[in-house]
Amino acid sequence: MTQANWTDDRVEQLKSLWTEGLSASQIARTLGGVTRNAVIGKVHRLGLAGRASPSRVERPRLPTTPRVSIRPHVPPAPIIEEDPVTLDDGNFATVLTINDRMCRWPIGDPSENEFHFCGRKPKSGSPYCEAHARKAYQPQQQRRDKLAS
DNA sequence: CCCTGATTCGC
DNA sequence: GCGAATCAGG
Repeated sequence: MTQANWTDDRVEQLKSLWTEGLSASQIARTLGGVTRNAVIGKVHRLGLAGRASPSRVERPRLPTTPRVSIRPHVPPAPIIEEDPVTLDDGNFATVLTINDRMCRWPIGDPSENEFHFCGRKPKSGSPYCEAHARKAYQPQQQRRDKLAS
């Protein structure tokens, strides 16, 4: 039986959880029987509000950002080489087996029959997996030729 | 596309 | 008072 009434007990839980920093959806799941919209609505009605993601229209800017900060080290971009995954049938993802759930990063020479694809799980909205999406975004690695200082 | 809170408004 | 729908942002 799902009780969706805001009993005093549930309201107390709501206040507690909200103050502890849980998100509305988290609280909704915890309490059960209510949606996150219900939680948010109740929170506002209770007078609690504002905490968590600042989706406020107003952006309280700091007067002057002291940009004199000392940065320890800029972590170098990790080079990640991803090997193609082997499918369940023991083969690689080929042009025949490639589908929307596979990274389309080409591996090998397209003119050869060994040509296949990475086949990993692609990032949403991307034809490539996360690693290859990065590589695609930065076409080639930086060369250490003569670098204009 | 996933998430977040904010607001509106019919109930 | 309630919360789904919608909005606005990350």
